[in-house]
Amino acid sequence: MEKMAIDQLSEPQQKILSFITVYMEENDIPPTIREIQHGTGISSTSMVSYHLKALERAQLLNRRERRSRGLVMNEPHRVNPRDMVAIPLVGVITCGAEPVPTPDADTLAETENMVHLARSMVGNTDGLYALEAKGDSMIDALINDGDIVIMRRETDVKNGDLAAVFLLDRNESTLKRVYKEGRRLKLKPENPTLKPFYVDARHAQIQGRVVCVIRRT
Amino acid sequence: MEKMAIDQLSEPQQKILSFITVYMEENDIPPTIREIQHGTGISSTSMVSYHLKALERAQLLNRRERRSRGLVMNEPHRVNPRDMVAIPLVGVITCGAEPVPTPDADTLAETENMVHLARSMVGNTDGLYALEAKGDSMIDALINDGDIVIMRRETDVKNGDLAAVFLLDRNESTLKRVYKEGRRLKLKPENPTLKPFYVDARHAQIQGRVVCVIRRT
DNA sequence: ATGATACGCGAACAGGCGTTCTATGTCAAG
DNA sequence: CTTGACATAGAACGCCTGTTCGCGTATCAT
Repeated sequence: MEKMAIDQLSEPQQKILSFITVYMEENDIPPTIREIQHGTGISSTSMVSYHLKALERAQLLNRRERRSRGLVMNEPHRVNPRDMVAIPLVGVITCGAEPVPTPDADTLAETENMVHLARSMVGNTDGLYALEAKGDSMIDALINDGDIVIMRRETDVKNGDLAAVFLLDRNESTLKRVYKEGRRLKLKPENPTLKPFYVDARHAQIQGRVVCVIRRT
Repeated sequence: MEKMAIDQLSEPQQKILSFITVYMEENDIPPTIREIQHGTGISSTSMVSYHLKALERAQLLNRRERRSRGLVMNEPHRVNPRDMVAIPLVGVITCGAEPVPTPDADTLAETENMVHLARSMVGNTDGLYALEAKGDSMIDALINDGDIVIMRRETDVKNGDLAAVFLLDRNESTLKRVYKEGRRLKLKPENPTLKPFYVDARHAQIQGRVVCVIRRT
């Protein structure tokens, strides 16, 4: 016997399979044989064991011999949850108005809105936070109204990086392309209808750099 | 005793905690008390039990009484892996050259490169696949060279949707903004230097619609 | 000194748990 | 009808496993 489609499993085997699935969603750990027995109404542990062997032959699960709760469901594209990161969506950045706080560890923990991403998208998760972009001043940087911008908290940037900059004199944050020019920073809105402007580097504070942009359509 | 910072845990307690973490990464299920005992070099099960109680008081883990492998790590932002979807990255779409196959279920299963996303980003996962955009013909649609485009397999689109269109006469696929104009389709590259062109609707086949764009910077 | 508290060790208990063995029933192929 | 593959029950074996108990040791304020 090689492989077997799910729909040609016997009725108790299907019951076992779905019981295991439900059980693992509720408890995070696999059930014991006796829990399967009582959960499915099967009358003996030997029957459960018998059917489990069949399911194992059908490649639908693996077992670790003689280990309690040794069942392993065969879910091929199941992703390790550790590869997923939750990034707090801390606010809206209007690309040119209103302050957005640079979040610290405490506010991060309190944020309820989270953006979930694979770690592979963003690398190291330290200092990551998310903002929703408002306005179209960064349209040439391919950031549109409503886009989710993933930021990494950084205090310095390379020339030409997209960054959130806090302007001390205006008490507001803005998302711009940043160039260092001597003692001043050039902040360039990426929209042909808007002109770059310059601020004294001492009156501006780099809050974070754009590491990823996500747009739902 | 209320809550306790990790750094003021006793040394065996830290060892236990890290052992559990490593064990669960390797085995998916929590260890038994005796496995902790041997894995950490602690001399008795009662000591492990003792320290586990302390860790439980410190809110670092929960336990299900009298259940084998009843440990539950307290990981607040742990995401349910079912909320994560793996989308096959099936190829490159040059926004105007070379055919890209519309993937069927079989090829999806064989693809090795996956893009991982939260389900909340894309909704239903049916018919999703990912392409890497090449070229700058869609620059005004905020899709740049190297962006990851998440597509949903669809045979029809609304006017103005971004879609992958297969051109029968050229035997190639292209990513364009699509408008239906009677019997023909208007395919509009979103780049001011490129002009829209028209194809007979019978010679074009909608392959999928853009549902999400991801750009790493 | 003294008692309180935390920490440590080994052993034992009782039920949990996977496994296996025997007996029985079903049913289609030979 | 016989046979053999498959399915079902019940029970028992033996290790697994969480728990608890008795007995130590060290530290420290009283």
